[in-house]
Amino acid sequence: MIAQVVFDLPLDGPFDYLIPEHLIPQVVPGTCVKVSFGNKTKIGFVVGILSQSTFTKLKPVMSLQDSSVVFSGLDLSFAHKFCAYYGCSLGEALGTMLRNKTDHSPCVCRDHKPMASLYCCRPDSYAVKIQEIIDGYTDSASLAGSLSSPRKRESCFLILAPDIFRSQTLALQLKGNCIFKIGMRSSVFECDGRYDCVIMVDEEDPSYKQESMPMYETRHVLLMRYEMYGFDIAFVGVSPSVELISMAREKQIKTTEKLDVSLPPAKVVDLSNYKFIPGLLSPPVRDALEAALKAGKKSILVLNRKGSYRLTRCIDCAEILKCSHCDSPLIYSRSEGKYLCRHCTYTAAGDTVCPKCHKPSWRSVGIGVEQLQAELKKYFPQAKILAFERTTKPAMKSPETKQSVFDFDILISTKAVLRFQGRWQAHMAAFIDFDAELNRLDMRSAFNAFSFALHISSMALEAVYIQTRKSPHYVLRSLSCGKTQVFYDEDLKLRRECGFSPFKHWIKISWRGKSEKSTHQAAWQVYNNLNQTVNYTVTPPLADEVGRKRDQFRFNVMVQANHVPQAMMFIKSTLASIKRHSRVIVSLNVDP
DNA sequence: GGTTTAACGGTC
DNA sequence: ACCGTTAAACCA
Repeated sequence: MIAQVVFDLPLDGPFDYLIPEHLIPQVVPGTCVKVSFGNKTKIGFVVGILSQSTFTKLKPVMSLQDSSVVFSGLDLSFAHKFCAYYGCSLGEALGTMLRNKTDHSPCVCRDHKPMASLYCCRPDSYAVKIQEIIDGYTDSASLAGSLSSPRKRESCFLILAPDIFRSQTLALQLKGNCIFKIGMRSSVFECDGRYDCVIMVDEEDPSYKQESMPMYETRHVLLMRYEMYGFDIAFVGVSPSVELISMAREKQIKTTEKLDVSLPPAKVVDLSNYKFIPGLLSPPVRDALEAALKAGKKSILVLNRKGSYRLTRCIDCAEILKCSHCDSPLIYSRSEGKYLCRHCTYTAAGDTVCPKCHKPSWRSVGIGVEQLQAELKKYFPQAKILAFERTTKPAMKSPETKQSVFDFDILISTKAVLRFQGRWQAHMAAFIDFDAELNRLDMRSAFNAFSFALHISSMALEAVYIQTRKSPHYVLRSLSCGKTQVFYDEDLKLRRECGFSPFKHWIKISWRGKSEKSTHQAAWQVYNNLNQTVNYTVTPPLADEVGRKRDQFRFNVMVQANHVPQAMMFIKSTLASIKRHSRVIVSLNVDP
């Protein structure tokens, strides 16, 4: 008998191995085996059994790694579906699943059809909503138990949170009177029949996307597994992704209440009305700050420039201070007294001289935290102002300590303040430069800005102010009237026109390597081959937004796909048909 | 001529 | 991905 084995490597396989007589009953699909591969012994996954092989000179299976079957039939068919969609090997799919597998428990038979539902509420009431969902299960279980079987199994829940901070908040707020576990992105591979319901918090959060191969999207993986394994899903969030809203509108998932969350309309401040007023604070925001201060309340000012960073340029020769490993300007960190790179660990001393004219005559430009701080000091000399930076220790372990950390009247912060969602609230919040959020190139920037505003808005008891010069933009129109469907309608319309998900998909193929020439060449060669068929729309290789990152050059090609697995197969066969360039790494990203 | 360095191709 | 083979580049 022959075992078909795959490995957690970017190789498709499978590789055939001879099963020794005494192992034949134990080596079945779904087991892990120790085999010799090349000149190394590796753990492989058995994905099939054959009676014959086309290969001569087969190596034997050395031993069985685990006594039991590690992957069920469902697990194997999930792995097939997963690798076909995300363009990794079957072995990589199984490896990813195994890394996040906890104790194997038997699949529980369910007496109802699995159900996916969407709950929209404010982040400060997520814990309440989750508790409600959990209690709903325990009630129905105990009711069913009293009528039919006397010993009904206790219900199990998994809560998926986008980051460690949000998971800690929920862990503190949820009562432990039922079986639940809180996990992050990779816990999605634990979701199988053992859970009655998986509750995904803020599924739109970008940290749910894996940024290395396989680049999966947690929401999509969860939905794939839900269909296969048959557990329930509850999505809880304040700004559901456009994909999820579209599913809800198509009645593919159940919406338990109206999709519009009741947040007060945002106060959009059109800066073109205050052209001749210098500084970063518009009169309405200044007035609101003053009112909050008078009432002894706290305020948040959002300035999404990490810390006190700015672009720095030489006064004499206009040279921009850049990272020596990336195509990216260095930004000054006042707290660390030196220049830092956004993309790598490179730093330059605070007294670095200009490489062209050898003078330390740097001048920082652009809106910065220091400017804002100075302006606030001028208007409100008595106020306590705190700039929240990454280096500022959050120290939010217990709720009692928050008084000492939150000793301020006005907090200047980046997105990082969202960590405290559900734990802490301010009186008012204001976006100093909202247009910076809107000015990005990609399709998702409008949604991200919209979502950011809703999350910040939920942290402010009173109004949220948004300073902008783009008030006719649909994100601002939607926020100012407090109707989220205005945003979703327009964004869905644009996505339909541009062929973005959920209508069509784009697969990004990226090449990276230390040699610009060979990386560029590799991309062009594949592009030319892809472009020979008229069936697919393919964009020519383009240097990445940051052309060089950590000494590696990057080029991208985009392929439009009506059907992702089909397009992925086409891309993979094209890549395989071309002799690969050494020292160039290719990665595939579905709906980047 | 000997040694270092990068490209190539196979892994059952 | 990783490792052994092979071709090319380097140097005195």
